[in-house]
Amino acid sequence: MTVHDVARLAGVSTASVSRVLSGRRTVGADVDERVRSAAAELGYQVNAVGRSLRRQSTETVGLVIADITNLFFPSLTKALEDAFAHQGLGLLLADAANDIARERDAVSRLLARQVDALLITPVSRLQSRRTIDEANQRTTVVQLDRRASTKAHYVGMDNSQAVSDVLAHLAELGRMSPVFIGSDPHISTTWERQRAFSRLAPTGDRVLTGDFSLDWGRTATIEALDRWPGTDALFCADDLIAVGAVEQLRAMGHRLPGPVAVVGFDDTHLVRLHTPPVSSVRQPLAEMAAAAVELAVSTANPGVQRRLFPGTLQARPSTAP
Amino acid sequence: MTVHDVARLAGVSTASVSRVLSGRRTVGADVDERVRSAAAELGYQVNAVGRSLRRQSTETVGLVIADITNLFFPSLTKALEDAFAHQGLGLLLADAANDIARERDAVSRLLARQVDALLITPVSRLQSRRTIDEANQRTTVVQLDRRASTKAHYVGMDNSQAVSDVLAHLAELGRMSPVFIGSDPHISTTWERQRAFSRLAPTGDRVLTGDFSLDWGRTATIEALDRWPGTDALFCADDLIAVGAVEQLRAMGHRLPGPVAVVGFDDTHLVRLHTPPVSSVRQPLAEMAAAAVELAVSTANPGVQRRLFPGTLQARPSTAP
DNA sequence: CTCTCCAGAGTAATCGTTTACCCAGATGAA
DNA sequence: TTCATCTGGGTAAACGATTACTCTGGAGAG
Repeated sequence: MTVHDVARLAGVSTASVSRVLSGRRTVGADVDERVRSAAAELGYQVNAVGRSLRRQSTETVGLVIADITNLFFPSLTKALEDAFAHQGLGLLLADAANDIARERDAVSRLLARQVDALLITPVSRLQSRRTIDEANQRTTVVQLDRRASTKAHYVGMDNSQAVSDVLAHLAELGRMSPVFIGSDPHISTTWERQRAFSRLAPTGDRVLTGDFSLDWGRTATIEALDRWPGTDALFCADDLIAVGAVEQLRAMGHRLPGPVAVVGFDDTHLVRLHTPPVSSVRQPLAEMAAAAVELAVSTANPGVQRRLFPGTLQARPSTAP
Repeated sequence: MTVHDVARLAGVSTASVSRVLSGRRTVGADVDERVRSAAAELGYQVNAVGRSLRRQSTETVGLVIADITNLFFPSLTKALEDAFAHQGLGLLLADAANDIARERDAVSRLLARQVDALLITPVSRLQSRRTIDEANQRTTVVQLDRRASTKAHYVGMDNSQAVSDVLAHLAELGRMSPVFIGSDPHISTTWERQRAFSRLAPTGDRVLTGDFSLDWGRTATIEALDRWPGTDALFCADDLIAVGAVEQLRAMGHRLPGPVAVVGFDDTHLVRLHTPPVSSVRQPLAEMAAAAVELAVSTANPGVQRRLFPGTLQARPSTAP
């Protein structure tokens, strides 16, 4: 079932069929009509592979997710799928499973498939750079949420502003001695949040870093309260850690809301549905996805773009007075 | 950068280049060596679009997810991505957003892209059938988790067995008066679980159906306890409802573990990390994904396959004595 | 009336790869 | 020695769509 079949049935040339069906050039009314009814009769649907080869464009973007089990990324993926499907662009998904080598591999496979753009949430702030820069020479690369290279576009949240907002919120409630519980500092978001905390918080030097898990949230909470007895807030680099912190506080007999507040990042289901609900900073995913689309499809080259969106603190009982 | 460039540099024909790089026919040792070093020198990577057109195979499968915001599906997606990437197959993702029309649209777009197989979690047990049957005439279709057509492959969990196991577990704890809180019966999994409950439970007629949300879990809990005072277990069609039920029970002053047990389905983060942790039936995602791969790539046609895997109850405090 | 221009349609080249087909030379059997 | 067979390699024809180029006939200007 090809353009030739349609052309034969309609009694026109394949060029006319292509013109009608792609709408890229006007044709006479009768030819238009004949082609359309022939295509409908045969149930013809254009073959995207043939089209891609000729047009040198696949209308597909690749998406490399650092770790799809991280609850935040499915939300991001959904926002992206939405935005790109809206433009008729397909999303080719790959998971790096937090591994530099798998990330490089995924990028390479997506490039071989001639994706029109590559979206990536880099695994490592430092070690993903080469992969990104190399890919960026072959196609448009947009870094999302996390960043590793200054040579490729970036769309993300203004972590500095978000941290500042959270600290202001805590200060308003009289909480002046927060501790930052970070996770892997190889991840750019965590790192940025931590740096902003160190710069802006009254107790900027009170920082613990570990890995990215519920258990670390628990362990770090014990350590924080032990090391800094006056602690009145646990500022967590993401929601999983925040939930771990809340669990640990409860296990230690604290009430929430109570003397020690907890706040997380990403506003995943985890904290919204937790008991008690946990405060968290929400990223404006839809806007970020829209920006990603814009950068991905832009043919003009106005240099490397860096688009930062404001995060908004969703205040919940875990930080109430 | 094409086979021609490599061929020129290596001083051989494009046929030889293709033979070496695709490994589909043996060539002499010297030619092999010359082609490989030329390809390496140029950094040549095969163009998948050209290859797909000629080979009539894209090495890509389409995945249509009923609703990617449903916490269960990202886990399934991850398992699939893993399994397919392992075979060198790409995953083209589409979200149906719980909408029949968008589902049809997504399927059509994926078929146009010549996916080698189509994986789908049908939105509706009844209304997705036509879409699936039509797609099944053009490529291999594998229904996952949910099913809508008997004419296409299906990979899922044995809901009947799972329900039976859960009821046995409850009975062991002396809980003989469960109520089933279902969600949308258009969803095949919910419907199967509900039917199995009706058939197997001592109180098989105690069934409530609503929509698929935390709030429905709350509302249904109130209704269940009101209508059937002796209720000692709430058997929920999925985790979100189960969490709603637990929340409502706590709000009504019940303790957990306590007189009324709660159990859900899918074993998402939601129930694992909840306080108290909620019992749930886990689907063997990795095995299901492996089966999906097998069906998707099988060229032999041994008729429509139906692969059911056992679910395993993860017993947690919400069903403890 | 002649010339220019334009719209509409067809012909065939093209995108990058694979592979059917062909040919030369070598090998082995009879 | 002769003929089938096999191996290694090249040539060119696909795959399906798009589009540069060409051609034709008619409209409008002078």
